[in-house]
Amino acid sequence: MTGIEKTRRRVTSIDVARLAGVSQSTVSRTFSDGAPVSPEAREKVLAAARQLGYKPNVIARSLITHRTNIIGIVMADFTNPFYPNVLERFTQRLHDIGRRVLLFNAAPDQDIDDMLPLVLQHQVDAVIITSATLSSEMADECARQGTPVIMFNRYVPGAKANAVSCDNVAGGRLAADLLLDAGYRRLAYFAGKEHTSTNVDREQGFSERMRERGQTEWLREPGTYTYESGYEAASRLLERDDRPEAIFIANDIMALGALDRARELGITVPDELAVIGFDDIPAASWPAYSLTTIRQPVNRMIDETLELLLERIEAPQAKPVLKFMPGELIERNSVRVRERVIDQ
Amino acid sequence: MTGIEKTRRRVTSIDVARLAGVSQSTVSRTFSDGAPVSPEAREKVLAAARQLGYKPNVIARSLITHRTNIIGIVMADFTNPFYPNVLERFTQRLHDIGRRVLLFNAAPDQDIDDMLPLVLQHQVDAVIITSATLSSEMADECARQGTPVIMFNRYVPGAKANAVSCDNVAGGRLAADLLLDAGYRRLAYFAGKEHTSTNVDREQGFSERMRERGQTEWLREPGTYTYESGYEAASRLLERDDRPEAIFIANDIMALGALDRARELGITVPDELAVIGFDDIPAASWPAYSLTTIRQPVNRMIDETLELLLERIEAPQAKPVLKFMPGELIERNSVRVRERVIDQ
DNA sequence: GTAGTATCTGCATACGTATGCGCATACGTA
DNA sequence: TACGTATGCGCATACGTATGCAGATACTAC
Repeated sequence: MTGIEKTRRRVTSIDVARLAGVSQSTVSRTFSDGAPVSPEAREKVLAAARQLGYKPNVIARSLITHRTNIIGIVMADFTNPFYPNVLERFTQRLHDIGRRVLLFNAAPDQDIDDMLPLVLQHQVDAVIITSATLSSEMADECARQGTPVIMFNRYVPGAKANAVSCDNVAGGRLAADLLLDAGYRRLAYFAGKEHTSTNVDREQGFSERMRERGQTEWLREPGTYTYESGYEAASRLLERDDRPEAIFIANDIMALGALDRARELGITVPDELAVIGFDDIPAASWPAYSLTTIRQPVNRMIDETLELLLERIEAPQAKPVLKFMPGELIERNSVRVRERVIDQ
Repeated sequence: MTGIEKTRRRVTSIDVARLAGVSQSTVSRTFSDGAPVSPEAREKVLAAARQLGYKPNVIARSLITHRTNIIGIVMADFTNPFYPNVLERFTQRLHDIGRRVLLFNAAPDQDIDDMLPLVLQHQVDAVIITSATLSSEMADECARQGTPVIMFNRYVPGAKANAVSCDNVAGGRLAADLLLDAGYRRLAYFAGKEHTSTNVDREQGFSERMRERGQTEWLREPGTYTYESGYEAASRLLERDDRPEAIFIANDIMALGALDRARELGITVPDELAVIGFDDIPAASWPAYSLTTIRQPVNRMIDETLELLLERIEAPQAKPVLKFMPGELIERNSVRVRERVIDQ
C-alpha cells in the first residue's frame, strides 16, 4: 500500500488531529455519536483516521467515561450442553447492543466469591453469573461498588442479588403429574447437585405434587448434573428387584446417561421404564434418546436477564428482583402417552 | 460493618495513600509485584486498602503499561460440542497465568474481518481464533499493530498468521487405512464445511490414501459440520441401492446424526455399516454411539497455542509458525475389528 | 445597526495508575 | 569519621481519551 511505515508508535487521536489540522477534541467528537461536529471537520478527521489506521482506544475512553461496555460472565459448568448454548446467545445478544463479554470459568467446586473481585477490577458494567451462586456478603460488596449482578438459573433466597430462573418448582410438579397421569406408580427422583436452587426446587415441586396426589414413597438417587452421575445412578437403581417404573431426572444430560445404562441392561423405554428430564438440550431430541423433558424458556430468560441488566446499569441501587419463567413440557418417547384420566 | 459510608465515590490509590500516610507511588508499588517497598509501608498500605475496600483499577493500569492481560478469543461454532470444551480449557489455563478472556462469537457465516477491529480496539495482548479463518489483509493489519494472532484448528496456507492444528491429512489417511484394513470396500466421505482447512485436509488425506491403496471410487456427501447435516447426508445415502459399507465422516457431531439415521433405518453398526468420525467429543464414547473416531490432542494443542501465544506477546514480529499435532485413533464399536492383513 | 441565538471549535483538565529521576536514609567498610 | 552503596520514597509526568467552558463564527430577527 501507500503504507505509512512508522510501524512502531501506536497512532492516537492526537496524530489524527495533527494530520487533519484540527484539535484532539474534534477527533474525539467525531468518534462519539451525539457530539456536534461540522460535516467538513468530520470528513477531514475520517480521512486522516483512515490514512493512519486509527481506531479509538477503548481503554482510555473507559477510564474517563466510567463505562467499559463490558459485561462479566461467570460460568461454572461447561460440560452440561445447556450452558454453552446460553453463553453463545448471551454473547450474541450483548454484541448486538454494543457490549463485550469478559468470560470467567469457575471450577466445579470453586467459590465464586474468590473470583468476583477479579471481575470487579475490570470495571465491568455488570456481571452475569450462571450455574453458580454468590454469598450475600459478596452481593453486598458488589452493590456497594455499584456493579449490578444478575444470577442466571440460580438464586440465593436471602441475598440482595437479582436472579432470573426457570420456575423449577412448577417444573417438578409438571413432571410428577405427567408420570402419575401416564399410570406409572413406582417412581424415583435423580437429584442434581445438592443445595443448588435448581435441584432443591425441582425436587420440592415434584415431592409436593406427589404428596398432593396421595403418593408417599419414592426412591431417590444423588447426582451431580453430569452424564456420568446419571449413568451411575441408573446402574445402582435399575439392578434392584424393586426398580422404579419411572424416573424424574434433575437435568437432561444426566437423563441421557440413565437412558444409556437402561439400554445396556436391556430395559425398554418407555414400556418398562419412563424417564423425564429437564432443560431440553439438543441431544434430547435426537432419535437415540427422544427424551421427554421440561424445556427451559432460554430465549425469554435471556431477554429478561438483559432487560434487567440494562435497567440496573442505569439504576444500580434499585431493589433486587427475582424473576421466574415457566418451563414447557416437551413430550417425546421416553414416557408413554398418558392414559385418559377417568376418575379424579 | 464499621463501613465507611462514602458509598459514592470510587476509592483510588490516592485515597489509600492519604489514609496510609504515604505517597500514591508507594501504594502503586505495593500492588505491583517486583517493586521495592519497605515492610512497614506495605503493611500500612494494605491496612488502609482493606479498610477502604480498595482494588487497583486495571483499566488505568493498562493505559500506562500497554498491557491489558486480556486475550481475545473469537469462536464461531458453539453447536459443535468440541468447541465449548476448547473454550473452557483455554479460559482456565489463561486464568491460571493471570490472563482474562474477552469472548467474541462469530455468526456461522459472518466474516471475521469485520469483527477483528472490535477486538483490537480493546488493546488485547493477543487473539485466538477458533473454527474460523482470517484474510491475509487482516492478518497483516494485526501484525502492523503488533497484536499476535493465532488460529486454532484452522489455518490459511498463504497468510502471515500463526496456527495450531491437528494433522488432519494424517488423520484422513488413518481413517482410510482403518476402513480398508477392516475389509470394507464401498466407502463414502461425508464432508464438513467446504473450504475449511479441516475439511480440505481430512478429505485430502483420505483420498490420497485411498488411491495409494488402489481405490479409485467412493461416494461423497456434502455437509456443514452439524448434527443435522450428518443426519441428512445419511438419509440421502443410506436409502440408495448401492449404499456404502463404511463412511468416514468429517467430524463426530455429524457422525452422531448419521448413526441415528442408520438406527432409524434398521441398519446395524458395524456389521452392515461402519462409521468413523473425527474429534472424539464426549458423546462419542456414550454407549448409544460408541463411535470409533480420531481424537484431536486437544490438551497438547492448547499447550502449544498458549506457549506460542506467550512467545509472540514478547516478540510480536517473529515469523509466523504453523504447528500440526497428530491425532490418535480411538477404536470403539462403530467399525468392526480389522481383519488380519494377510497379503499386501 | 445591534442584540440574540445556534452551531462549532479549541483549551484545559480530568480519569487512575506506573515509573524515571533525584533525594534521603540506613548500612557496611576502611 | 568519611565514604560508597543499596534501598525506599515522593515528585512530576505520561498514558489516550472525553467534556465543561468560553470564545469564535454565522445567521436570524428586530
